[in-house]
Amino acid sequence: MENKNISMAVIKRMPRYYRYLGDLLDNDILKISSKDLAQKMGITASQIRQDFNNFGSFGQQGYGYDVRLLYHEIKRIIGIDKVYSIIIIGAGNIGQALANYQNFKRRGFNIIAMFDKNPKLIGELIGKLEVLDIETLPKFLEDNSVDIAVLSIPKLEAEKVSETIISGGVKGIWNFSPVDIKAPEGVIVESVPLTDSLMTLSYRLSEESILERINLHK
Amino acid sequence: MENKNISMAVIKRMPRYYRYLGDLLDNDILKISSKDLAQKMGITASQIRQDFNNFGSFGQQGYGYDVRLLYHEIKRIIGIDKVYSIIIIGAGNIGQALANYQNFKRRGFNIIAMFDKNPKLIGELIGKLEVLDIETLPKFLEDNSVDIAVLSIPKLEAEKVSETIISGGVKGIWNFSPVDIKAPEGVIVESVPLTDSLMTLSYRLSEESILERINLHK
DNA sequence: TACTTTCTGTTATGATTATATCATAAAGCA
DNA sequence: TGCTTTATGATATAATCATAACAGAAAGTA
Repeated sequence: MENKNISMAVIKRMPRYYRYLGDLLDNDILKISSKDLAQKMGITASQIRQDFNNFGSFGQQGYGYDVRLLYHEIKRIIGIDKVYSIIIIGAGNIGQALANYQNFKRRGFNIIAMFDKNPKLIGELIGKLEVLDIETLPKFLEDNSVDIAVLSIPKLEAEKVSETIISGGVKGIWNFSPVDIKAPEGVIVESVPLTDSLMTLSYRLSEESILERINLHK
Repeated sequence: MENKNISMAVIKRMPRYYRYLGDLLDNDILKISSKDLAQKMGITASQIRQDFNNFGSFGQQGYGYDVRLLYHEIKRIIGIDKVYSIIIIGAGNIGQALANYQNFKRRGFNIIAMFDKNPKLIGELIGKLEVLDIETLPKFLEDNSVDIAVLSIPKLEAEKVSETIISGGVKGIWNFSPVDIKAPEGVIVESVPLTDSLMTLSYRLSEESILERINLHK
């Protein structure tokens, strides 16, 4: 009942709120005003209040927000009060890194299997997970409920594998390949454009050095 | 002289254009209209023309864009026609994955050193790089020119290390830690919020399943 | 060469997103 | 208890961003 088309801009900010509220709790701070939180986060208080009010009224006039309450509300809103089952496709560098990353498990993201097509990797243990043959993926998807598939495979294979995943009924794809995954309605693709991000950094560095040169001329 | 405050929205789209133009070249397509490119990318032709025109006039009426020319212009705009020297701080999972990722080197991002504080890792070889003691980082920064530092260390250490980096004169930080790095003017921080991204996926999956339930009721 | 089509760069409009304002409710305090 | 302060949620305004419209230049064609 809290669903009146929330904009992506708002959604993308929620995890950051969640992180800051977690930090407040770690420091035993149990109330906070939008003004104070805004200052901490470097944004406007107005934006914070607007963002929260997309989902309900969690604060109280003259008091502010109960941090513990707000933290749990946001947790519920983001949907991380549930447990998700995840498979990792591609046991290369990034796949292995994600498999070993403990934070995900702590937050209810359970990696239940890993796949690769490389015979040298199949059968190997990454953390506590054995790498399975990607040929067995369709069967695996029939037998197991998978919420999210991580795509950490090269560009050229990503498109084909994504079709397998989608026809296997997986609704969420966390994509690390530098391609745009085509997915039907109902399937969510969230991409982590590593290369793009590095290029953005490159752009901003170049821009900065241009500005610097201009300043030197003055 | 192409610097009239380009919006971040535009900047973030440039690497994607670059990728698509590269694909066109790979397929020997040497001219393209904004209309055709728009269709390929799933955006409007208007946006494409506006985006490019922030940086100059690269097309020709009645013809379209010369792919090769545009590709190189965008390369120059993004700033990846240069070579960058990079150090990786934190030789854990993500740090190792990035060190082994060949694509970066190909694009002119040269990883020249890796640091960690873990005695078990110091001295180890990751790819062709020896992991150096993070205690030696300040000295290293004195002796070497470093354009970009990758921060792939735990949250709690990220803030302290970022100070070391900044006072060592590094102008670009590619941050993989789930903290907001405070940096003075002139230092660019580009973050890859992995956890946030996964949470966004979680939100969108939950939202989707709510919509599904509503549809079933009809 | 004349005419039509294509397609850019630019300007105008529309939509979305962020910020400021304000009425009002609770809290703090004398 | 009455008055002041704080701070929300809602509404109004401003800024940003995306799309549409259009004039005109080059390309294609008869």
